[in-house]
Amino acid sequence: MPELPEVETIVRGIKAELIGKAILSADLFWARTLATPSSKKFKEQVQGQKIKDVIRRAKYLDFVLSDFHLLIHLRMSGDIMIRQSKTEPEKHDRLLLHLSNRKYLAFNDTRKFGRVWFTKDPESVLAKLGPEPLESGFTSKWLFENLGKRKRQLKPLLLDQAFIAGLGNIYTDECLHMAKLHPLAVSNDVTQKQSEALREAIQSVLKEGIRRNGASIDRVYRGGDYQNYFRVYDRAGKPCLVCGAEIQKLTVGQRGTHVCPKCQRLR
DNA sequence: AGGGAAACCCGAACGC
DNA sequence: TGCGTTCGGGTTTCCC
Repeated sequence: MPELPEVETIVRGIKAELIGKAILSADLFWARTLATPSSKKFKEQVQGQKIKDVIRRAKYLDFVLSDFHLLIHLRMSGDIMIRQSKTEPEKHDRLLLHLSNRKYLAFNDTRKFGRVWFTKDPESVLAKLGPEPLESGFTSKWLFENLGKRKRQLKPLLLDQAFIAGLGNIYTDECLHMAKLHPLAVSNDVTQKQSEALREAIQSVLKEGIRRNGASIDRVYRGGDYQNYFRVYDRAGKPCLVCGAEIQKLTVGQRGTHVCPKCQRLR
């Protein structure tokens, strides 16, 4: 569930408390959480590392340490929290980092899909990612040209992190609705004008998500309330807020997909 | 190259 | 009430 706005919200929430603190030790409760390196090597090398910065890249959290980067991908059910060191760990905690300020950072992940990388070269993990949709390089010109290079259904293409980095199932449905594009429309049929509408929709939906501190669904609560402002996601059978037609749910690329049949015509 | 399916997981929600 | 089944969500991998 955590998509770009949710990860951004998490980073903003924990950053100030972590910068400058040292990592005293690490507990790993489920070996496969650590994608790389080995658990032994990780525990040795993470000890004494200082947290220089916490940044978001796509849906990854990047803890910039003295000599390494600790990257966390939350996938669907992952969450990050900071607790007082006297507080007991919770069910589904996968990784704890004990800090020099009598607190610890917990990576909690019910469904065990989330992964952690500990590396000197973050690009070894992040290199495949496409552009950040909220950065200046993401223009309608870029979008139009790159949609034209591909011949793919729009929804799976927007979900492809190598194409654009950060959109997930919720925000993709919202973006396509706002841009009045059908999820099954083919990318190289999208006109210049529609590309501009899509760029605008992607940026405004993501910014709205961030402004509302993300969406709190799937029991991964972060205090955000964007779920109360969904236009199509999870609104099957309800009226479109633009035209009143009934929102439909279909499956596109194996993903639950919500569309307004009137606003989002297929060609 | 693109698309479908399966795999990874668990708990909630549903059906009986 | 208590069972068994289905579903969903992000990503990778495999197959056609």
